Amino acid sequence: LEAADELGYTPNAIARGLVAQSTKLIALLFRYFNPFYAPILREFAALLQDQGYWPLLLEMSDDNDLEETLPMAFRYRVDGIIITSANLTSTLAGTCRRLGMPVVLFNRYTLMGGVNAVRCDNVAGGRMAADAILDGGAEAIAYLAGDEHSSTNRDREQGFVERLEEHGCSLTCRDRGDYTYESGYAAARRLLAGDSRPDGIFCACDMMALGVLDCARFELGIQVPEELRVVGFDGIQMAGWPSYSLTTLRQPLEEMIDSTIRVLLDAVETSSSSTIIETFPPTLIERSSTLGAAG
Amino acid sequence: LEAADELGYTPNAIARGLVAQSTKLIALLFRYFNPFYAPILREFAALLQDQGYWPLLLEMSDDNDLEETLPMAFRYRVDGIIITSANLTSTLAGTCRRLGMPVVLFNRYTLMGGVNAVRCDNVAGGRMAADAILDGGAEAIAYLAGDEHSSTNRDREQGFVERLEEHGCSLTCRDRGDYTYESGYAAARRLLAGDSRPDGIFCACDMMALGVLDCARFELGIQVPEELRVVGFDGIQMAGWPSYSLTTLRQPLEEMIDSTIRVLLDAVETSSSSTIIETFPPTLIERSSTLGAAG
DNA sequence: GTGAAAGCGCTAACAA
DNA sequence: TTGTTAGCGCTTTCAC
Repeated sequence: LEAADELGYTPNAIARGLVAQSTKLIALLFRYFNPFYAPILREFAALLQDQGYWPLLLEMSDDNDLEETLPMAFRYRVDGIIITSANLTSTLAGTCRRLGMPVVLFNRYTLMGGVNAVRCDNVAGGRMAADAILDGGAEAIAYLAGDEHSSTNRDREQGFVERLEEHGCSLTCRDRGDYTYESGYAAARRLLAGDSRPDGIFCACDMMALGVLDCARFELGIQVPEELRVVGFDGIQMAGWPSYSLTTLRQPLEEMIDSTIRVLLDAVETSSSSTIIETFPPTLIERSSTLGAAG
Repeated sequence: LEAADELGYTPNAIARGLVAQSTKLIALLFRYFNPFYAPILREFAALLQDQGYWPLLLEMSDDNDLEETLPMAFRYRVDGIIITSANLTSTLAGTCRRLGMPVVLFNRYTLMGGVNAVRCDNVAGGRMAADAILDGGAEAIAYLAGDEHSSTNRDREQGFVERLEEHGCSLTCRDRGDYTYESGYAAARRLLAGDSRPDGIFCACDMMALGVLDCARFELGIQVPEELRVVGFDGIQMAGWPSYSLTTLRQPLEEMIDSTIRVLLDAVETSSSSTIIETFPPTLIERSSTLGAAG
């Protein structure tokens, strides 16, 4: 028998999945593959594989797409679903619940029952950003928003504005991008060209902040941090590169990813019914985009 | 019957796969998720989905891992395999062939029978890099290598050295990195600290070139391009950002990705037996890391 | 203990 | 056209 196996036999995971009612497949739904999400995707894939699960990658071009994309996960009878950068509708959440399909949202949350989430405390992060930007000496302060519908963006802005107000400040202006470098660059041009030019900008993510820095320095000739303080969010690797040296709020991604996998596989393996929302604190990393003294 | 369907029925793709002997699953094997590969992954996922196939993501931490990882693709009876940034052993290639499992290598190639490949003409790219770096006025020239075992790295170096020699030049020094920013930064420190300091460096990829630029400018105070010309390879988005403005060889990724999908799905759907290797030309994009005049 | 049989949810081939 | 049946490759159960 051993010899027979060696002449080219491989167990069929599909047939096994059919009878075992467990495919060991986890759907990984992604909408952005930028320098923030790329390492996250890698880590999810690596950890799932370590635990004997395999990621079925589902790409969404836009948000509504989820309504079309998620059903494919159902068809393949995945054991669970991880969703990043997209918002679940209540219909979809209901379907998951009815199917007993565990779901974890990563980097966003909803209070709909049955939808687990792992996120960072964006309100606290927004507050820390306000402190950093005010400490840097800014007085006319702008917020550069991301997706208006996401809890992530909403919470960052809320914490930021809240804390500004505690210091007797408020937002001078506000613009919006789509989390890309290009959109940050373009927004900086709009924000910094107006009459009431801000001298501090808090960006909803690091990628947009990099675009703001490049536009300010190379196109508009604005000195950072003397004339403009910039704070990002996420703590991507590039924020630490000397060309940018961006002050940012680092999300504890490793812990968040570990936690996501743990919550998901717990739900898969024990089919427990409680809904878990885990929140991790961000860390302020001050660099020379707000600090005159440092590097 | 319609009504019955609406009360929660979803076709089971697993059962269908079992009987149809076709799962509509494509294995996507990845080793790096850096800013070069992230958009590639996204594009593969999007195109496969458009054609009714779904990517099963297999992550490899190192090269040898393929021997463990690929068999999982066999277990799930994927319809085909796309491999990026890893080298197939002849054993593995033989197994694929025996199983009638179509494989396409992306961004590398092998002459082993049955293994399709889509790549860019790295020898030609290396030659163009030599021209650009010599035109920029460099005389003492270094190559910063990537993975020594990959055809990609080998061909780039070969074309580069070949063309240097046609101009009566040769490599002054040579170092190696692992395609990351950090490894480029560290290699620049070694290369530029020695007595025979190069005044031109061709890097096997853009990410390493960005590290070289940051080290040269911020740690060593070297003027680019006056004292040092830098050329990268790949044409990642960041190479065009004004903080770097890196001369590079752009790979025509869209065409390469389209072609990969076409070659793979052709093989899947027609089970043709010919082996295809498609080669695309890179384009030189000259920016201020070699050109004194430009922006 | 070892061996045969039933069935997971589909599709394809065949009968009616 | 519509309905029934066999079987994909496995696991689990039940009989031996």
